[in-house]
Amino acid sequence: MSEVVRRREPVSRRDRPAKAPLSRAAIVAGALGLIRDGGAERLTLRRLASELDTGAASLYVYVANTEELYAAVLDELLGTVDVRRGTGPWRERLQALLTSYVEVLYAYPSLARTALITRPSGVNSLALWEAQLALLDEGGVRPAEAVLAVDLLLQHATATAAEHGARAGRSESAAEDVRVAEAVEGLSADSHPHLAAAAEHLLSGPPATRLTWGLQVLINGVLATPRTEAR
Amino acid sequence: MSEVVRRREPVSRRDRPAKAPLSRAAIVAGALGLIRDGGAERLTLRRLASELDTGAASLYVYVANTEELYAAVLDELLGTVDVRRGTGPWRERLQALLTSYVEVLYAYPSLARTALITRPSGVNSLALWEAQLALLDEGGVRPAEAVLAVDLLLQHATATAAEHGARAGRSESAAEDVRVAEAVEGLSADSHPHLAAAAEHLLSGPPATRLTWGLQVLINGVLATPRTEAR
DNA sequence: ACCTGAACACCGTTCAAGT
DNA sequence: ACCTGAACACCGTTCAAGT
Repeated sequence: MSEVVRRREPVSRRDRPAKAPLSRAAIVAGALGLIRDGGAERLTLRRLASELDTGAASLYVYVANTEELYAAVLDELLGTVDVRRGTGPWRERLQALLTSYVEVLYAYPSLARTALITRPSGVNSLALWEAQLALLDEGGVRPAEAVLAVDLLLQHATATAAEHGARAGRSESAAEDVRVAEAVEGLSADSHPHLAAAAEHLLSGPPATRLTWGLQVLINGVLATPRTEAR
Repeated sequence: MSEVVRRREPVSRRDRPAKAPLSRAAIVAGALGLIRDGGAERLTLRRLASELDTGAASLYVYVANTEELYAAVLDELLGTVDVRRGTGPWRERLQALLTSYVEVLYAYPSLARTALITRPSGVNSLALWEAQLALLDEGGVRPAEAVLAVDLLLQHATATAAEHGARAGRSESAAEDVRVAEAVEGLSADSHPHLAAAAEHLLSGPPATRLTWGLQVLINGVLATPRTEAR
């Protein structure tokens, strides 16, 4: 507005302290900053590049493609999961670990979807596996079952986070709930007797109930189910 | 190649019989055709429009946005799930139903991801819920638990299909498996003893084992776990 | 009411050219 | 070796204009 002394370099966004040199670490850190707390902003190579004061093409020196970037960002994030949280018996510590995992993903909703689809091989992801296998071993679950169990536990936790993240990201979700409620109410008890009878339970209870109950179900189920190869 | 009699209207793709009039049903049908068997083609408004011999803008008369299209296509697809498959006790019929569900999603890998995130309210989706609630009722599971159980069962089945679909869609997946195997092999047994010990079980067994064992775990767990609200 | 072309504001990825 | 601008081949969505 007013006439101010003009510096040589116009400050583009916030006041950025000397353009940092590009590096894989800087790129991953920038990406985490971009999507933290799931602001409406998607993680995009072009957006990330402009955040780092460069062009999209420059990122390809450090990252093969979008997918690899997502995987790197995800593994970095998994480093913040508290694998030693909780006290008491192994069951409670296992539940605490997975709750920490879900909380971490809640803060980065767009990554939860990535986690569902990538089979991650980063160091932090492996540490997560190791911690869970150790707890299951403590509980007497044999390796053949423990491996499948971790898969299942992570799948449940990740899917729960992804669903939450998707809902948080869309303005639609409230309207969607109403539509579901209406659809269920509109059903004749003739054609859908069980659904009508269960309607009151359908959208009830805090979201934490779903996660917690699900984890209990899985742990109880794992303790009761020996592995059998599918015919 | 050779000189053939030239018809008035050049046939654009396959020989299309007189351009069909647009309608919601025609759009959904066209979309299913486009993504059947998960050819590399993504479902895109522009692609779908060109398949229907029109412009993308025209689709907006029948469909509010991409998300709504995906939801409509998904519900249409769920109509082909065999909710009455299987014989014998309720457990086996429940497992047969969910196996049919997964098989259907396998044929349309890109939709499985949609299913993970949308809370569907279409008629076919509701029929799927009703059938599962009926089976759980038969097994003596009370409504409060049954609702959470269906949620969990569908989550597992859907996530399994989505993961499979994602892998089928990417050329990367084989290389990814190798990377995981290498990462696990490269671990010192000192730092990751349980992972090293379980390595042989890690990528073993047919994929069906994961689904089947998971469903057994869930059903056993549900029968053993009363609902308690999270504190 | 239905359909359209053109425009707008984006994407990921490649590549020749610069340093 | 690293970085860049420009180009290519796409997206979803809107809108004025046509029928």
